[in-house]
Amino acid sequence: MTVATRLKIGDVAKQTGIAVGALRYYESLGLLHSERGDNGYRYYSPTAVHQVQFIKKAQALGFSLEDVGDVLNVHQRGDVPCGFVRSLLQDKIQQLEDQIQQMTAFKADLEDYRDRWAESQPHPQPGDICPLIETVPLTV
Amino acid sequence: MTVATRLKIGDVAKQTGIAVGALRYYESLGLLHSERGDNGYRYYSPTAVHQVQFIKKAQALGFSLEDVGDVLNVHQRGDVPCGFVRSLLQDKIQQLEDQIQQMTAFKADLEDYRDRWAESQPHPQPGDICPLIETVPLTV
DNA sequence: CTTGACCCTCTAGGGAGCTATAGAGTTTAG
DNA sequence: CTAAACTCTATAGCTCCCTAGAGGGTCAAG
Repeated sequence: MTVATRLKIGDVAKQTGIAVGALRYYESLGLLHSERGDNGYRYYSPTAVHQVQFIKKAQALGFSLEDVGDVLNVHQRGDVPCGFVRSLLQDKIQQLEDQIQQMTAFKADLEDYRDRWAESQPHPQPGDICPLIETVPLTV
Repeated sequence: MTVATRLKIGDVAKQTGIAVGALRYYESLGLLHSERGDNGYRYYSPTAVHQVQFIKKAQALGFSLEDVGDVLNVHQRGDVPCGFVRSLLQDKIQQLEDQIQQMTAFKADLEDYRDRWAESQPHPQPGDICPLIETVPLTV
C-alpha cells in the first residue's frame, strides 16, 4: 500500500497552468480544498488538478467563480448539478443576447453620428468645446 | 454692472443632474474647474453647466473620462477638437464591432453546448462534478 | 552547511466611475 | 438665534479576479 500522492500547491499550479496565488484565492472562496501538513503547507490529492480544470472549464463557459461555487454547492449536497448548469448556461446566453442587442443599437447610433459629422463644417457657438459633440442631445 | 452669477456646487448638480461627488471627481481629473471662495467653497460660472453637459454628451458617445480629458486638452491648446473627436468616435465604433463579433461567436459556442446537452444523459465518471462541464475541452 | 527554490500569511493594488461616510466648518431661512 | 441645509477634506468601498510584495519559515540538492 503506497501513500496517495500529495501535491504541493506549486505542483498543482504547474499541472493546471493556474498561478499559485489564484489557487489560494480559489480556496479562500471555498472552491478548492487542501489539507495542511505540519509545516503549514497545503497538500492536494491528484483529483485537485481535475477540480481546478473544472473551474477553468466553467469559466470558459462564461461562469463566474460565484457561479462555480453554486454549482459546487449543488454537487456537495449530493445532487448532480447538470440541470442547474443547463439553466445557468441559458442565462448566460440570454445575457449575451441582450448585451449584443444593446451594443448593436449603440453602434448604429454612433455610426449615425459619424456619418452625419463626416464632412460637416460645424458652426461653433461661443463657449463650445467641440461643436460636433455639442449637437448630441441630453438624455434627461 | 452686476456680478456674474456664482453657482455653488449644489446648484451645478441640480442643473445638470450630476451628483455633487461626481462633480468633485471630475475636478480631480482636471475636467472641470472652479474658483474657491474665502470659505473654501467651489464657485462656478454658468458655463460650467454647459461644460458638465459636454461631459455627459461625450459619455453618451461611449467616451471615457480620459477621452474627455484628451478632447479638452486639444481644446485648451486653442484647437478645434472635432477631427480628434471624429477619430475617437471611429475607434469606439471599431471596438464595438470587435466586441460584438467576439460575443456573437462566444454565444454561438454556448448555444452549441446548450443544444448538445439538451437531452443528453451524461455518463458520470468517478470524480466528476458536472459530467456536462467535464466535456468542455481545456484551451491550453 | 549553504544556497536557492519553495511555501506561508497579510496587505495593497488595479480598472472606471463613481457613492458613501466621518468629522468639521459655513450659509441661509425662519 | 437656531436649526437645517449646505459645503469642505480625506478615506473607504463598490465590482471581479486575481497579481505583487513584504517578511518570514521550510525543504532539497550539492
